[in-house]
Amino acid sequence: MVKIAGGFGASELFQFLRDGEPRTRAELAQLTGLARSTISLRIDELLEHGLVKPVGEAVSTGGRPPAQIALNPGARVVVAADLGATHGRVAITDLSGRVLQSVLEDLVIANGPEVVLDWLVLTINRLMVECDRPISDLVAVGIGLPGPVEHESGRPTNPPIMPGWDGYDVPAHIRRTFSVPILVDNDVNIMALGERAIGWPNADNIISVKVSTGIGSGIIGGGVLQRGAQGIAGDIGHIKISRGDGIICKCGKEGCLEAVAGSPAIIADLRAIGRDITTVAELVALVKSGDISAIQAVRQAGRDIGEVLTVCVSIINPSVITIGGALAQAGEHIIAGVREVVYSRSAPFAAEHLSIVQSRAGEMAGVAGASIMAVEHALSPEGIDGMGAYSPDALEPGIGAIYAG
Amino acid sequence: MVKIAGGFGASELFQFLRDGEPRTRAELAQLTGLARSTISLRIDELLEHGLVKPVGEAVSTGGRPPAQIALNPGARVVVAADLGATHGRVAITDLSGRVLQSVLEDLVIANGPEVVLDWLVLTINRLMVECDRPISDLVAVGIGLPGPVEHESGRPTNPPIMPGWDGYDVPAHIRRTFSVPILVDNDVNIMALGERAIGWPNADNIISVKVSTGIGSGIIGGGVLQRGAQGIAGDIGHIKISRGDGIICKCGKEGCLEAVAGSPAIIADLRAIGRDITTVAELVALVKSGDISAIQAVRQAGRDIGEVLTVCVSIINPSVITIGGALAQAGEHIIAGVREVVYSRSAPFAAEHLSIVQSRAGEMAGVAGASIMAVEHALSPEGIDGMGAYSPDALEPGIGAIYAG
DNA sequence: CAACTTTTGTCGAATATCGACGATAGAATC
DNA sequence: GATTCTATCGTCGATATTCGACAAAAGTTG
Repeated sequence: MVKIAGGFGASELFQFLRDGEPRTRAELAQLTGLARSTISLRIDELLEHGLVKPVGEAVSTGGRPPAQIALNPGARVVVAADLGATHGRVAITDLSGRVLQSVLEDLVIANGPEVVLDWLVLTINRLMVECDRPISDLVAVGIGLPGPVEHESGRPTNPPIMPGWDGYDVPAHIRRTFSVPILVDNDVNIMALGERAIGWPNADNIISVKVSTGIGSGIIGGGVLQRGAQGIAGDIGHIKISRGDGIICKCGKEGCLEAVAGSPAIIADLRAIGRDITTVAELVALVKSGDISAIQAVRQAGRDIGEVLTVCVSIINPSVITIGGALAQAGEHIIAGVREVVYSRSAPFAAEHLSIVQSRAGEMAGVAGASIMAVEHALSPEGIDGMGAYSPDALEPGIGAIYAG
Repeated sequence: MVKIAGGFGASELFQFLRDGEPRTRAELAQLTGLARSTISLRIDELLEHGLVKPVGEAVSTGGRPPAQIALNPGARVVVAADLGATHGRVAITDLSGRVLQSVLEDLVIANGPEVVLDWLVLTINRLMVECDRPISDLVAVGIGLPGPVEHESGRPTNPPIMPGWDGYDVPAHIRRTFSVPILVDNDVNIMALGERAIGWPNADNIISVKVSTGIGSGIIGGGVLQRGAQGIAGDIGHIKISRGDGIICKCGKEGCLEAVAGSPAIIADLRAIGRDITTVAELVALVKSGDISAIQAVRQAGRDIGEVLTVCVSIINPSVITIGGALAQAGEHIIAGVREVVYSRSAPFAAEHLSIVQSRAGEMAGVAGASIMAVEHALSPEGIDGMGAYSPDALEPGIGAIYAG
C-alpha cells in the first residue's frame, strides 16, 4: 500500500525547508496552517535527525528574537556522477549541492556497464572514505550518461556511443552495493538541471546546449525537465541545417547540425587549411591564441547552432539559453555566433526577454545537476521517510539509510 | 493564510474520483491509506453535495456486493468558450466534458474585449437558461483566445489579431457577472488539451497543430501544457522554411511557414492558375471535389509543415502529433504530406513510436479543451472547497457556488 | 433455507492537533 | 543599569479527528 494521505508528518514540514532558506517556527506555522505548537514538535523531530539545524536568530521586532531553523546540508550526502565517453567525474556533495570531494578520471564508456559501474562503485567508496563519511550518510546516487536513458527505469535505450549498455539496469548494479535510490539520466539533461540550479534558479524555461564532439541540449519547460516520449527530447544534434547540404552525418542522414558544427567538422576544416590540430583541447587553444581562421570557424559553428536554436526559441519560448561543453570554453565566439542569428531571426517579443549566455556551471554543470537530481529525490517525502525520519532506530550508528528503492 | 496542510477532507478524497472511474469504499481506503470508516464519512459528505453518486454494485466475490461510487458529472457545469478571429463557439458542459448546450456564432474579435466579452456573458446566460440550469450550478469558465495569453493573469499579451485586447483583464470582466474562477489560454493550447482528452488520454507528449489562416501548435510535454516564458511556446507559424525564400510574411520576416503554407498563400497560388476561390471553406470544397492542383497544393503545404514538425520531433520527442484546423478538414492530403517528410527525415527511433494523425476532436477540440481546463481547476482541492464542500450552507437552494476567485 | 462471506454504519478508544499559559530572552524605557 | 514591555518557546489539558472492532445488512453458496 502506498501511503498517500495521512497526517502532516515531519517529512511534509521538511518540504518547506528544502530551499535552504532559514525560517522561524512562526513563519512555518503561517506557511503550513498548523499551530505553532505542532510545528515545534515536528521541528524537534527533524532536529533529532540532524536534517535541520538552528542558524542563529532573526532580528527581534521588539520581543524575544525568533530562532531560525534551516536545512542542515551537511547531514547527509549524495553521489553525483557525470560519465562521458572518455572521462568520468564523480563527486560527493552535501544536500545543498556543495562538492565535498570529487575526481575526474579517464574512462572508456565503451568498455561496457560492468566495468564502468564497478569502477564507479569503487570510486564512490574511495571518495566516501576520503571525506570521512560513513556509507550510512549516503542517501542517493545521481548518474548522468552520454546517451538516451529511460529515466523511470534507469536503463539506457539505443545509445549510439555506449556499446553493451542498451537496456542495462544501471540502478540495480549500483544498488548491489549501495541500497539507496539511484537516479539516472542523460548527460545533457542533468547539465540543464545544473545550469538552472547554479545560474538561473528562477527560470522555468531553459535550453542548455552542450557543444563538443556531439551537440545536444537539455530542455526545462514549465519548470520540469522535458524528456519526451522516449527520453530523447532536446536532441538537436541531428536537425538538418541549411549549410549542411552534401555533408553526411555519422547517423546516416545529410546535413545534421552535429556533422557541420561539431568539433570534428571544425577540426577537419582547419586541418584542410594547414592547422595541425586533432583534439577539441587543441582547437580551443588555437582559438584562444587568436588564430583568425579558427575564430571564424567557431563563430560560424555558433551561427549554425543559432539556426537550430532560433527554431527552438519559437517552439519552447525559453527565457534562457546556456551554451556549454568543451567547445564553449573557447571564449565568447560561439555565443556571438549564436546571438547573431537568434536575435536577428526570432520574433521580437520572444527575443526581447531571452538571455543567451555562456554556461555558468562550466565543467561542473553535470555533477551539479546529478547532485540536484539525487537530492531532489532524497528530500522528497518518500525519500525522507526512507531515511528513517520516522523510525528512531535509524539514528543508531551504522544503520542509517536503508531504502528499498 | 493559504491552507496547505491540514486534515484529509472531502476534497482530497474527491481527487481520487476525478477520473470518473467508479470505485468502492474499500478501494478508496486502499488508495488513500485511510480507514474504511473514515472513507465512509467523507463519501457521505460528497454524496450530500451531489458531487459523487452511487453507480450500482460491483461483482460480489462471495459476500455482500460493494457499492460503487463515482463522480457525478451532472452535479455542476462549466462554460467552455473557443473564440476565434471570426467565430465563437460557446458550450455548457458537465464535469465530464459532455456538451449540454452549445452555439457557434459569427464574432469579430477585433471589435475589442468589451463588446466580445459582453456578448459572451449574454450567451452564457442564454445557454444556462436553455439547458435549465441555475447560475449557481456554474463552477468555472474556460476561455480560448486567438493569441498569446498570460495564463496566470488571464490577460492577452501582444496579440497580433486582437486590437484593443493587449493586457485586458479578461477574468475580471467575466467575473463581474459570474463569481467563479475564469481560466483563459491560447486557442491552440486549449485545442491541445482537447485533443489529448478526447483522443490520447495516456499520451504525455503531444503536439497539436492547427492549420488554417494561421498555423500554430499547442505542446503538451511531460504531461503538462507548455506555455513557455511568455506564453508563446508552440508558435511554429513563423519558423523559416526552405521553400520560403523571397516570400514576405505579415510579421515582416521572410519565409515563414505560415506565409507559405497558410490558407491565404494556398488560395493565392490556386487563384493564380485560374481557380476562383477566396475562402478556406471553398478551398476545402475544391480539394474534396478532387481538383488535382488543389490537392497538390495542400499536400505541399503538408510537406512544408512537416519540415517544421521534423524539427519539433527532435526537440520535443512526442508520441503523437495531431493535425487540426479548418484546412485539416480537407481529408488526408495534408497529413500525407506531413508524414512523407517527418517519417523520412526524423531519427528512426523517434519516428518509430510516433503517430501522426488527423484531429479526433475536430471542430470541438477547442471547447473540449476549454472545458477540461475549467473542470481541472474546479475539481482541484481549492475549487472544491470554493464550491462550499465544507460549508453546509452552500446546500441551501439559490446560494450555491460563491467563489472569491 | 441455513451457513458463509463481505460490506457497511456505529461507537468507544487511541491519536494527533490546537489553544492557552507560564517561562524565557532580548529590546525599549526611564 | 534596573525595570517594563514585547514576542517567542515549550508544556499541558482540551478538543477534534481518525482508527479498529463489532454487529447489522445484503448476497452467495451448498
